[in-house]
Amino acid sequence: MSSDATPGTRERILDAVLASLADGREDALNMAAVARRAGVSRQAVYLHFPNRATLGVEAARWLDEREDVRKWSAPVVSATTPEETLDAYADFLGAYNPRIVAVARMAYRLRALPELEDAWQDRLRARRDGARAVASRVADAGRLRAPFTPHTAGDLIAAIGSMLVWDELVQDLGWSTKRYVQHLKATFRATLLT
Amino acid sequence: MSSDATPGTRERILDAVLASLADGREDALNMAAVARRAGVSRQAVYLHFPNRATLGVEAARWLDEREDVRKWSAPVVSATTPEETLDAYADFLGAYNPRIVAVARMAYRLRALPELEDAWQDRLRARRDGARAVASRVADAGRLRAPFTPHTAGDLIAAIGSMLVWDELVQDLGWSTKRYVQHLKATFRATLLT
DNA sequence: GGCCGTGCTTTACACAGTGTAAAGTTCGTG
DNA sequence: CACGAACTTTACACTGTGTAAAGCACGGCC
Repeated sequence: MSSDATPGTRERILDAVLASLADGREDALNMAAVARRAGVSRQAVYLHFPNRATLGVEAARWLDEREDVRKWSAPVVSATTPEETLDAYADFLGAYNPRIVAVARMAYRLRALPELEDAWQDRLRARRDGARAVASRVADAGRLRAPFTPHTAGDLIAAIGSMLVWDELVQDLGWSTKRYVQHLKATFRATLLT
Repeated sequence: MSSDATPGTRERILDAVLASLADGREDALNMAAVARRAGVSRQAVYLHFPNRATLGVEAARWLDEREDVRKWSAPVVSATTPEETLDAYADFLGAYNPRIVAVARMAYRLRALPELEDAWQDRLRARRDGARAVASRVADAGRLRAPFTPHTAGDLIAAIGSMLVWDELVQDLGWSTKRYVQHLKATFRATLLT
């Protein structure tokens, strides 16, 4: 359907951006470097993306398609008890955050650009919706502690579980993924559950 | 001692950067714009700061001096019980984060530049030291819950209390400072205390 | 076979922003 | 008055973005 055998130029360019981001390269969004890495001319990049901001946005979308959140978040949906749900959500964050943190960092850096800001807000909104769904299931089981509502509890665990917190704990402070997930579970359970 | 009646050129430049950041201006670190706002020539800026990154770092330091963390964090130090200590820390975050978030955002955006990265790590380290001190006092009172150590608990509340989380909750989601502080208190108490 | 459009390349250019260089101005102080 | 420090003015090299236009290669279609 949507995938050809040989990737088109557009896909090659987006892959080049994501690969550079994954490598932590500073020139990940430098138009000339992207073109070089994708094996096309600099102008070819402009034929597909009118400017750098759009290229960044589309790269983020492309990553979403490639990574498929639903696959990773399936255990959260299929959990039954509030404890299981929160634990599964922490597991999800531990697995998914590393896969998208490079793009998140880029997005945060480019927030200046209005078009990118909108697109990035979309992705954060999707993330918060997931977190609020988690909180709602806790509330439905009658286990959500005061003073939280499903809404505020969702916002809070989305913020605590954000890529930027992950970045600080795992990247800057050297926490292992295991420790990150373990402490997140302890925090979620203690904070939200009666 | 350190303050003259009429601010020198250097101080005028740094104030111009901080004022622009506070206004949310995108050109807050544009050398020409800074010079214009400070009422000096562009070259005068280069006489005091060799490049943009250094200007950013020095602006962050200058803000620290102006804002005086110790003043704001005094109630944390003078608190007696673990509950009071954690509450005071949450109050501190609610009061202090808004004052420095613009600079924090800038720093995160400019992390690319190695010199700035080092300087920014210094500030984060200072912040974590404060958070670890808070956690140590809880531990000294024998109230720190498993699986936390003073070290990991400090890292965690520093990350949860970071400017970026504040940014997401208060700026993006419209939480009031009151709600932010209230939920932070609930989170800290529930998570860390036995 | 000739024609044409699509997608890409090549070359060139305008423009903004950073950082460097050097000569000129102003002013307080010995 | 002479000197030095701080700042201004002017000019320039360089990098990166985005625009423009001409040329090329190839596949489908009459």
